Amino acid sequence: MARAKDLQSGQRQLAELQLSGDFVDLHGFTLKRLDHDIVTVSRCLVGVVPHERLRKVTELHPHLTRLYWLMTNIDAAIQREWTLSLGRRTAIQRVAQLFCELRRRLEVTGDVEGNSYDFPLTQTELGEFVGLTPVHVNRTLQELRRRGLLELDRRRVRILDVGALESIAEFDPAYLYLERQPH
Amino acid sequence: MARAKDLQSGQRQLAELQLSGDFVDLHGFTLKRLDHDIVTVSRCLVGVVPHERLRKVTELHPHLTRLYWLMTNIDAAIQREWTLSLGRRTAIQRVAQLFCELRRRLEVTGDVEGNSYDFPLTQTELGEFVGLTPVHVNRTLQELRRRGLLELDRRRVRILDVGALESIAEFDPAYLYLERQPH
DNA sequence: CGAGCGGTTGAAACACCTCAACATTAGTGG
DNA sequence: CCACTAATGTTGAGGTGTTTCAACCGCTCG
Repeated sequence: MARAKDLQSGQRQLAELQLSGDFVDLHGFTLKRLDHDIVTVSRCLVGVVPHERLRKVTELHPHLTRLYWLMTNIDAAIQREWTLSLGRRTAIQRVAQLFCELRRRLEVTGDVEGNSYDFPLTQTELGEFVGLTPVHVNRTLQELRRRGLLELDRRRVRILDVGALESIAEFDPAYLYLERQPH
Repeated sequence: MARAKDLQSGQRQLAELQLSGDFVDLHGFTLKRLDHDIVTVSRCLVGVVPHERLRKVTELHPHLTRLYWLMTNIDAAIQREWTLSLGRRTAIQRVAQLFCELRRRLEVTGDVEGNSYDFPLTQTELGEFVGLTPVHVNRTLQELRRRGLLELDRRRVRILDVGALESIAEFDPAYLYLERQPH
C-alpha cells in the first residue's frame, strides 16, 4: 500500500510504500483525521485495530506505546529520506534509491530471494512515487538495465549489482533503523 | 531551526522549518539516534528535556504521551506535504506554498503582523529548502514580486495577496492540523 | 576603507516533460 | 482456445523549466 496526496490539478504524489507487516495507519490514531489517502498498489490483506484498543494500550502499556510511537517516527524518517531524494537526487538516483530501500526492508520479512523481489507497481505508479513522468521512468529503467544494475519484468525486480546500485543512489540505510526494528 | 540531510556529493536538503514553540527533537526520544541534522537558520533559544523525563511522562501520563505522539505525527504530516511539493509543484508553487504555510503556523504564536513576518533564511537556504538553485530562487521571488503577491526584503516577508498566493500554491491547510494544536 | 556575503543578471547547457504513435502484454467474453 | 480490447510499455522529436557558470552590484561589518 502507499500514502497518496493529490493536487487539484489532478497530479498525484505517492509517498512511503507500506510493506507486509507494516502498521499502516498508526498515524490516524493520534491525528483522528488523515491528511492523505491510503491506496493499494497490489492485492492486500488488511487487519483493523479499533482506536479504542490503542487508547487502552497507551493507558496500560507504556513500553508498547513507545514502540508504536517509534514505528510512526521511523515512518517519518523514511519520508524524510524521500524528501531528500525528490529535492536533490536525479531521476536515476531516485529509482536506484527506491530499489535499494525496498531490498533492505523486504529482507526483514524474508521477501527477498537472491536480490530479487516482487514489485507490483506499473511504471506510471512508479513515476507517481519518484516524481517523474511515465515516459522518463521508462527511459531511466532502460538506463539501469543497460548498465547491468537490475532487471525488472512482470512485476518482479532482480538487482544484479547491489553495491553499484547503492553507490549511484548514495544509499545509506541508517534512516531505516533496521537495528531496532521489533524483531 | 530546520532538519537537514546531506548527500555525499555535498548537496543539502532542508526539511521542515521549526518555529518558536515547536518541540524540535521529540523524534530523538524514540529513535535514540537521529538520521538527520538539526541546524539553526536564525538566532535560537533552545530548551533541553532529558529523555529520562520523557520516559517518566510515558509511564505516568498517557494523555500527555498521546499529545506528544500527536506532535511528531503532525511533523510527519507537514513533511508529507513537502514531499508533494517537491514531487509535483513547480518552483513558483513551492515558494508560494512555503510562505502560505509559514503564515498559518506563525499566526498561532502571534508572530504575524498584517500578513508580514520575519523570514531569516538567505535565498541560498531557501533554495536548499524548496529544492532549487539560489539563482532560480531569486528569479522565482522576482516573479512573485512582479505579480504583486509578496515583498521580501531584509529578512522580512509581506504577503500582499493571500488569496492569490494560496491559490497558485493550491494551498490547503488541512495538513497543519491547526484545529487540534495544543492551544 | 576594504573584504566578504548575499543578491541579481545573462547566456548556454541539460534534465526532464509533452505529445503522439506504435508494440506488447494481460484480461475478458464468446 | 481464440479474438478482441484495454492497459502497460517503448520510441522519437521537439519543447520547457531549471541549472550551470561567470560576472557584477550593493550592503554590512570589522
